[in-house]
Amino acid sequence: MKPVRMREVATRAGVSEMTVSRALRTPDAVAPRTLERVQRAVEELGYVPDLAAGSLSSKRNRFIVALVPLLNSSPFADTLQSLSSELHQEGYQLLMGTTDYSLKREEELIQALLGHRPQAIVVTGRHHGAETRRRLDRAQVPVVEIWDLPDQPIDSAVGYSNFACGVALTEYLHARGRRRIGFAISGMRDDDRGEQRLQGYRETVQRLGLEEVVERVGQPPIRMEYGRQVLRQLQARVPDLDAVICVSDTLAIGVLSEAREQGLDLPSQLAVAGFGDFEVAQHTHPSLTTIRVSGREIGRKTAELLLRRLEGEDQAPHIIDVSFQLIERNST
Amino acid sequence: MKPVRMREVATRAGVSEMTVSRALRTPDAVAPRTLERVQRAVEELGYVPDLAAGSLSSKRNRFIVALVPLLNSSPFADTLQSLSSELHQEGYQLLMGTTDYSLKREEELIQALLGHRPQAIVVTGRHHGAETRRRLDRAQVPVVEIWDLPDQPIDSAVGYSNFACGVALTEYLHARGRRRIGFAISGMRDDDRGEQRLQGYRETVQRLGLEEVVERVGQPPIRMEYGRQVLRQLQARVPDLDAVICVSDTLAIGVLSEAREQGLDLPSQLAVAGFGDFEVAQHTHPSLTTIRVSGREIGRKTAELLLRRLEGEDQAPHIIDVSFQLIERNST
DNA sequence: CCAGATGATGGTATCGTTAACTTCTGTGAC
DNA sequence: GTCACAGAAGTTAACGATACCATCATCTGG
Repeated sequence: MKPVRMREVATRAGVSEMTVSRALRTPDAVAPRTLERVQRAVEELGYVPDLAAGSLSSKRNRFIVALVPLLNSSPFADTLQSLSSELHQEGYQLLMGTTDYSLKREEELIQALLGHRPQAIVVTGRHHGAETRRRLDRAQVPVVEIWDLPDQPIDSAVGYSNFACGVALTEYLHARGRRRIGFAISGMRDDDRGEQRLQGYRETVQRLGLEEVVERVGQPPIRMEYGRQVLRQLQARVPDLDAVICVSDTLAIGVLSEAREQGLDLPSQLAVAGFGDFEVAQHTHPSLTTIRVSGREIGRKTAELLLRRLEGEDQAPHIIDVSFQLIERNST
Repeated sequence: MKPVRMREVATRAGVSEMTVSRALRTPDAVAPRTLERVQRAVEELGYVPDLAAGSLSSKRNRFIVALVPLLNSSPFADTLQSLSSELHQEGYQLLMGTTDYSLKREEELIQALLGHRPQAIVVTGRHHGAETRRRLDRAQVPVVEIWDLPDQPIDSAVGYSNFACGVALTEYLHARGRRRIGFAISGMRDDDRGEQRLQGYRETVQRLGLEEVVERVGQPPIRMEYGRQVLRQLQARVPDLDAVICVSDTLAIGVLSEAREQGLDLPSQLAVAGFGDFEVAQHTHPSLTTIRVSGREIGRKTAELLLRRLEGEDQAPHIIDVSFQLIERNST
């Protein structure tokens, strides 16, 4: 069976290709009787227009590139899910890529994906290689940086301050009387958002006159497993540790496991805080104090921003702070 | 700044467009000196070939469609992550879509995505609408059904038997002396894989002469929250319930929460089993007995199968059983 | 009843690349 | 010295759609 092209539809409907094209894209511009004939032909032949050909001709496609560190990490997956479904509604297709927290890989991906001539590019984070920036500039396409708020955004951004999160948790624990607060984070420094939270913690303990205790473990993606080890590391350095801030809920869950195994009473002997408010955070034992950020919201706002931009209504760059929320539970 | 086309590169390198094309795709076919000139021109102009134009001309693109119920659910995200990265290595780009467990939505997505003329289509599950099957047939493209093993596969499949999982958990609990085993599952029947597990449970309790106790709650996507309610429902029906099989670890975590709150001693008073072996399953309290299936493995095998198929080495359909594993932990 | 406006349809060029063929160049064998 | 031939580069025509402009029929109003 031969592939069905517009020509076949046109022949069967007894009209020109141009009329078929119009019937499909601007049905109001063709006479009702003709429209019906075309639609029947399309139906009978099971014709699906070739989008590549269409966009080559119209110089406009409906691709949007989105790069995240990982797909299988709930916050980013939430973002992609909502971004993707919002954009789908307007006929856009997301081209996703995962960078594994590597700037080099991000650069390669952008290079490769530019071949599809996307109408917009969404990247995660505020740091990008020099070459990446050059390519993004040259692409002449809207760029949105998500999950953080860059000091010098390339264009638009949708995120929140990870630094402020670190400050908030540290101040909160201090206000609750904790004085020996440790920070647990991944061994590699590739996750800039995590490093920002750490930075917030650092400046705050300094300001409050507390000791800075940072322990690193494993490498991204972080596994719950690591939490067990990192708690022991922290305890080795500060025996009377009374609080741990974890760079993510994932790590915090491991810390809770270890603390339970050690027979520690939480939160009296040790307070634990995480980051992300993963679904499981309210079902741990004790339930986990954490910072809530809505990945879905980031995706939604990004989609909204892009659609406004691409439909030509609002060309200006925007910086959108989706903010965050400290969720107090029983672990602190 | 004008967009850079192959023409510009050709002019700058002092060669024809055809030579540029060759230099980029079959460098061995051009003289070393020429090759170098072209490469320099490409570099200086920052040229990136337009893939849409290329594939229109060559009648071959590198798109592969993949549909899953949800992106932000770890098993599927794992599959997509590995599928995507394996395929990327060979230059393929995944076009992802999420069906929300709706066959109607699956049909719409396939219709829309066929416009990109994908080289292969990956769908989740064994059930598809009649129209969907017709379209897939007509598309004349390899199809892989994943996360289950259809009785009548459209083409290839990579999965395991959800029915067998249900049987395995039920038999296991029975062997451990449990006699009043309940099953907790989502209220909507859209998740066919969950329904299959239930079916496995049903036939097994019948065979063993046990009472069948099924309670439904909420609708997909399942939230941990639901677990609390569903345990109460089960207890209302069978006061001396001694085991619960949950359709997913997500639900099981909620059940564990509720059980703990009721002061039940696990597993002596109640055994709980889940499905999926999510990372958190070994960090719950007590740790969760569950069925492990590797989403990553499904993605990997699917990629492997597709690449063999698309590179023309092996045209035959394959049914690959990635199997599953019962992970015994402290909750049973 | 006809000029001009309006609406519906068709013809042709084009989008940026590659396939298939043609042409050109230089080399080596006889 | 010539001829055959391989390797390198160029020419032309698609690929499947849309943009743009031309054409033709129909309608409207004076």
